[in-house]
Amino acid sequence: MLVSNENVEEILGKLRRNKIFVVDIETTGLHLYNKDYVTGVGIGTSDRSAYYFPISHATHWKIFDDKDSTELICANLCGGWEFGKSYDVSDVVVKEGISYVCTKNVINSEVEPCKDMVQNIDKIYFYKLIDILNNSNILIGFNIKFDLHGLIRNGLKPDHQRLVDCLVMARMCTHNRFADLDLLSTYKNFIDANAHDHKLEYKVYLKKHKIKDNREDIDAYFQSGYCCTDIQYTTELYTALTREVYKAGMSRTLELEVETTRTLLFVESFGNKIDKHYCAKTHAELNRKVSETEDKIFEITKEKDPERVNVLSNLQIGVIFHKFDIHSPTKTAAGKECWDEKVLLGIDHPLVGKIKEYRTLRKLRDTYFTPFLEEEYIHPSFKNWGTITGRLSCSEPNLQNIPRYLTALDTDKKVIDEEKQKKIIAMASLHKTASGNTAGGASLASWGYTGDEDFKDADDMISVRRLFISRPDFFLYSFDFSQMEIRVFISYLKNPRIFEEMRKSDFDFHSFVCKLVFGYDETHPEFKFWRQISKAITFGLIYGMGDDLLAGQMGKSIEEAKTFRALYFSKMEGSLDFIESVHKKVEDRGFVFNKYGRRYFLPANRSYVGVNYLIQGSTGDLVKDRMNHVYRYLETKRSRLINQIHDELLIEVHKDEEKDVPPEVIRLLEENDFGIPLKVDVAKCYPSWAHKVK
DNA sequence: CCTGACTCA
DNA sequence: CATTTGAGTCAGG
Repeated sequence: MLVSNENVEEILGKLRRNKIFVVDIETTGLHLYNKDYVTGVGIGTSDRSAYYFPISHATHWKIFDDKDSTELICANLCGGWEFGKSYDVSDVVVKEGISYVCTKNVINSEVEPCKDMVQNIDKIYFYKLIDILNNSNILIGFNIKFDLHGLIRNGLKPDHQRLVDCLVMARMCTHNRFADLDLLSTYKNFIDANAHDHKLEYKVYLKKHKIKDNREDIDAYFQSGYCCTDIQYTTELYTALTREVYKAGMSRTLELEVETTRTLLFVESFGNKIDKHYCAKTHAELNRKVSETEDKIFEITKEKDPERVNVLSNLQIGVIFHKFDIHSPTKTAAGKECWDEKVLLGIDHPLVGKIKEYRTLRKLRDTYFTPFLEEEYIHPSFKNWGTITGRLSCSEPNLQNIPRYLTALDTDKKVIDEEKQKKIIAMASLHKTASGNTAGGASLASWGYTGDEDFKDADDMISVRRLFISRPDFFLYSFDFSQMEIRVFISYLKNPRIFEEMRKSDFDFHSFVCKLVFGYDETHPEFKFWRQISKAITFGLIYGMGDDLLAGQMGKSIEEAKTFRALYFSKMEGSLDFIESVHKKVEDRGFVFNKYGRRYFLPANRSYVGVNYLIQGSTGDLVKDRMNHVYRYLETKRSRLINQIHDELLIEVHKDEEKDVPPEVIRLLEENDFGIPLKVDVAKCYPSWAHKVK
């Protein structure tokens, strides 16, 4: 029901007798740390009541002379308002002895006065509500971090409550990777397949009232109905999904996620500081280079086509290459000609270098610089419901795929020697099957691969990680789990010898494999490169790759790949047993549990995926577990967790805590319930994430 | 194997 | 005509 100044005290009194609440906020949009704000708050209680507190709905409406808008004609007729004028929601017009209240809610020609005033509650009641939530024991929501962010912006301090996200539980109980997990779909899946589609109703309302970015104009009555339906659905889902989670034996996973939700909530709200100066400067340089490259592309293509070619269009690339009598050797999944990096490397034509260069520049500019131009701090969204394995995913922006390597700005001047050429081709071929062609030498300069991660503020190099800096008085520290997935993989093997080996502080698994397979040790000049190849192959095995793909990655024949796999299995005692036992479980009963009790369902013909799910998922859950411990430790400190990239944590360490915090964080990260010998490397990143100070 | 962002069609 | 959807490419683990 809709709360007003008249009944708010009574309702707050009722709420004070509760300790468990379902929360759902309504806002003007999704950017709560930027332009958007809370328009209303919905609160549900265990007796299934739902209350909507309107906070900042628009209270001024202009009456337009619009034939399509029946409500306004009606308002005009029944209330005596004038077209073109602005009215407050609390305005009352008396006509023939009847009071009419200005409301947007009068939809059809029912000429009746509106008795309830559609008005926001006074701010003081909102803060009283926040106070009640601060003293609660459990807060329940659907995608609850979003709602909590909106409330945190208004004084909520959820420091002790259980924060239960029904979306997280829905993910845990949904076996289909592509399933729609929005509230309505989830409700239909778990509660009632024929549930009323309030979302559609909402959409129709928005369209009818021409509401797009002006969500504050939504009528509070209407919003209340929508919000209370959300609350009702969420409440029912909470009961059903909790039961489902326990029935499936995933209570431990749930406890982990409840903690993780709080950790992530604060990671997101701290945000990451952006170097505005570097952003603006680099953005300008990129703009200049983008048009330069566009011109150069035109120089090449104009002999065949007077129009400029957009090389971001797969279609147009094909058309122009055909005019040069060049055809792609490979097709995409949908049967179109493929013009990806691997294909381009096999073509000897001046265009390919420019295409690669243009793609790189546009991606950098449009993904990592343009969106941050106006931002001082960015608040990403980490999702503990984003993956089927249990890893986090991250969006707006995705901080988990910020490029590691530097990009050369002036590729024309760059000299690429033969050694580097080989590396570029090999690096590229790691990601796709080999084409067999040789690359055109000159165009390789555009590949911009440097192998360097360290940024030295050189004018001709661009680093995206250079954008990320710390607040004044804080320093960025990076904590990196060394070869974590491998260590988790090994923990599944009955192999005490390698386990002991891993406890040695200088143990490096990829070097170990490199020596084993290629016979190259640290003294070999190309050791670093071949270690990189070994790394890719190990991951391939963990991913459950077949012999054909493995051969492609190794650049060897399928026969040799088989030999390599056999050698790997024989040297890695217990590895074959583990993989076969996973296959057997999936084939026998259809699911496996990871180390935190997360359950993975798989069809028998995809049993090989189970190996990856267990390793990736146990690793993901283990990192979240350790993150939660670090978060708890930092609660009493000034330093704070600001980012997670699967096996790396970024912490802003306060200048007065540099002595104590890093060693304790390492200790907390390496500790675990499974006796896995984890190893964490730490680096101070100053002045930015791109700079690693040893 | 697990992701997300941007662009084009 | 605006909005949604799938594909392609490429960044990370």
